[in-house]
Amino acid sequence: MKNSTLKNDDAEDAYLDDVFHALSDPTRRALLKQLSKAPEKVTTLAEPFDMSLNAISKHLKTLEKAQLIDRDTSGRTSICSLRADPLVSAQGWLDHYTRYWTGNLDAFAQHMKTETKTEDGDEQQ
Amino acid sequence: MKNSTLKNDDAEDAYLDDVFHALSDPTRRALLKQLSKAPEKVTTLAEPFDMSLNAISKHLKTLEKAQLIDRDTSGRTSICSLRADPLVSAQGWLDHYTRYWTGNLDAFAQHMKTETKTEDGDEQQ
DNA sequence: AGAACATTCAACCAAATAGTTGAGAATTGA
DNA sequence: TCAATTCTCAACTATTTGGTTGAATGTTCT
Repeated sequence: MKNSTLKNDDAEDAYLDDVFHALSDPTRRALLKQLSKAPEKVTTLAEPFDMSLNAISKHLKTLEKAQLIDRDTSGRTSICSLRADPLVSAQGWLDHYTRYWTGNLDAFAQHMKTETKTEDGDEQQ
Repeated sequence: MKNSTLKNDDAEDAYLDDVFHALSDPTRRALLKQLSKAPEKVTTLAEPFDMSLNAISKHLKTLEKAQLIDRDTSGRTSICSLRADPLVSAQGWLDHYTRYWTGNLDAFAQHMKTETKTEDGDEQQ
C-alpha cells in the first residue's frame, strides 16, 4: 500500500495538503512543540490545553495523518513522538522547501516523493 | 496599526495560521508556483484553472492575507507577485523553521516577530 | 457616451473543521 | 472480579472553507 509506483503529483499534493493543514492550527503546533521536547502519552499532552481529551486526540490524529508524529501504543497508553525520519531529515526537507520559494517546485516535489517513499523501505534519498 | 509593541505570541500564532493555511491548498500552491516564475494579472493567473475567476480571486486574497503575495493595481488590472521580502528572506525564515522542528520554537517565533515587524519599518532583525 | 474588460463584492451552498458530550473497548491494578 | 484509567469512536453543533452565480465598480477603448 502506498507504493512508490503509485506516487504521482496528486499524491504529493495530498501530502502537502496534510502537512500544511496540520501546521495551520496553533494547538497542533503547540503539541508538536511539546513533543519536540520529549515523547508523551495522550493524557499528558492534553493536560495543558483548555480542551477536551477528545479534541486533543483528534488533533493528534491529524498530525499522524500528516506523518508528523508517531505512536507507540502499548497497553492502554499510546506514546506520541515526533516522527523520527522526517525530523532528522527536516533540514533537507526544508532546504527543498526553500527551492519551492525560489521557483523550483519540481525539485521540492521530487524530494517530497523520496521522503514519503522511504517509509515503505523502498529507497533512500 | 500592527505595531511591534502589540506583537505577542498570539500574533505570531495568527500569522503562522495564515501562512500554513494558505499553503495547505493545492490551487494556492499552484498559484504561488506560477507567480514564482513571473508576476501576472488575475485573469491570466486564473486561466489554467478549472474554476471561476471569483474563486481564484478569493485564493489570491488568502495568499495576500498570509503576506505571501503582493498586488500592484493600476487601472483595471492588478498584477500579483510573490512578496519580495519574505521570499528574499525565505532562506532565513525557513532556517528558523528548522529550529522549530529541532525543538526551539521560541527562536522561530522570535524570528517571525522580526520578519513581520519590518514591514512597519520598525526595526530589522 | 457606450461597450467590453478586469476585478471584487454579496449572497448563497455543500463540505470540512474544531469542538462538544456520551458511550464503548481495552488495560491495569486492588 | 470490579473499579479506575487511557484512549477512541460516534453523533451532534457551530463555524469556516471553497466553490458557485449575479450584480456592482471602475477602466479602457472606439
